Amino acid sequence: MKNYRILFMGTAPFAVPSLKNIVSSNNHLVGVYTSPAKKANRGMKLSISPVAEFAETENIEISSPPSISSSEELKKLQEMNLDMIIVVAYGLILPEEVINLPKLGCFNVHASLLPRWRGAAPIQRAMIEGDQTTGVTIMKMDKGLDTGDIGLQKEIKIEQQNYIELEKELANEGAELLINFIDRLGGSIQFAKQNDTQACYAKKIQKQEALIDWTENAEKINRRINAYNPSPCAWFSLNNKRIKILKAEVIHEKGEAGKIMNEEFLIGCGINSLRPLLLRVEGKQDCSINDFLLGHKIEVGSYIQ
RNA sequence: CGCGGGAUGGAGCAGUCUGGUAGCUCGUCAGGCUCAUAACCUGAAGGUCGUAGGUUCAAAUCCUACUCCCGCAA
Repeated sequence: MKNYRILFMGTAPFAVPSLKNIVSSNNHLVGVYTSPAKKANRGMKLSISPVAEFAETENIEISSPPSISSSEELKKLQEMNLDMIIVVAYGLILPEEVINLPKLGCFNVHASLLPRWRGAAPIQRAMIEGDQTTGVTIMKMDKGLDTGDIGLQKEIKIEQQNYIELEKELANEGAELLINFIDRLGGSIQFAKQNDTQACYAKKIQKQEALIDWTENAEKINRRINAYNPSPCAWFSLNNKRIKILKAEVIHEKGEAGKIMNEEFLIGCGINSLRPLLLRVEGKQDCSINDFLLGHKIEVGSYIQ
């Protein structure tokens, strides 16, 4: 068993299992870096990152510099005498000085099978494009964006999961793989260069794209519904109300894009049709299609937008 | 103090502006019709109208405070 001096950098929920595993390993966790608390959400209350939340319960020291490229921050990092930095969904780009600072380097847990889906939203993009599988990758960071050499990789099947479920699965697998990686580093771990010709980029999810485009293939709309749940959630508007679709099913029936085909609320798409199963009307709680239809009159034959 | 919507039998909604018997579509239960049914007919049970105050002869409805949920925005 090795005993490395590790600094952890992470922010999103995806990072929490990895941190958890490091905490319960034999390694020495020097500290945790996470994005600063910011005013967010309804009421603009100050909220801290999921990583910070977990670190607090474990009484781990947290540092939240708005930037890590200042000479002050660099000095602090130097004084930590680090073997490695583990970066998981941190949100800040590490400058080259930091990447080269730890003795063994900086390692990143990324939620895709690199070189596919480099970048910000790898899980959602894999879901939306209909990939059969995705996975997690542990890589040695270099100055590029998710371009580092691959240490370990594990494949996960994409089936009917929504984003939260798939993220959780990937986060847990990633955390396990990370510990495995740290244990075997300097031994059986072989690094492999990424094949840049196979690379593609997962651009950040924009709120705008969550508005359903009914001219798309129903299959793809359904994948978007799963990928955008729980945030920002695929939606359309009806009677000036925003209605989010949390779950739906594809029905293999031809329909006109955006047309309400029957009283079961089957909606026509570019190819085939879609039937919402779980909805959330603006201002209301989630509600199943059956409950929704009891209280809402829908006009068969009318068009959504 | 970012802006806005909501809370009404088990479910989804209307009623609130303009105060005056608690309503609709379902569900549940009982009975009927039927070879039979998730269909149809008849009947019944089930609500302190989010909480706490206030105004009034009278409050789901008007006023005040609070709790929980949601949409936008960041």
